[in-house]
Amino acid sequence: MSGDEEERVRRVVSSIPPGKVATYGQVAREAGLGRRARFVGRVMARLPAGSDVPWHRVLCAGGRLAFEPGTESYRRQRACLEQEGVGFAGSRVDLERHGWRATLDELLWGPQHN
DNA sequence: GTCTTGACTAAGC
DNA sequence: GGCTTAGCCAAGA
Repeated sequence: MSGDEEERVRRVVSSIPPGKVATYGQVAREAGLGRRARFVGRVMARLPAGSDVPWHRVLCAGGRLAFEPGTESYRRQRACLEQEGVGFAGSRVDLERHGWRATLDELLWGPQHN
């Protein structure tokens, strides 16, 4: 692979609007990586501390966080999401409400639907 | 080179 | 609804 792919991943993640979330698989597809979802996870894990990339908006399939509930990372990610208005259903994010639909978001739901 | 690891996913139970 | 299993693919040792 090339650093280009990594940059594309970061750009896709950065384009996720506040209050929305995307799964690793979705980000991978958007970035043109196919099913290399784990690669996305790897990019996230290696992000520098001061990065502008909103890694907390990236979730596992089904809206689960990639961390075990109760861990520091879990709480940090959940806190960031809740701060943006993302609601949790138990230990998962409600993808029906907050799942990122990319460009379809506006087309299907409309700006004022929310 | 091969082997292990991992911030994953889909399918099955 | 949740847990387990098998498959996936790139990075690091």
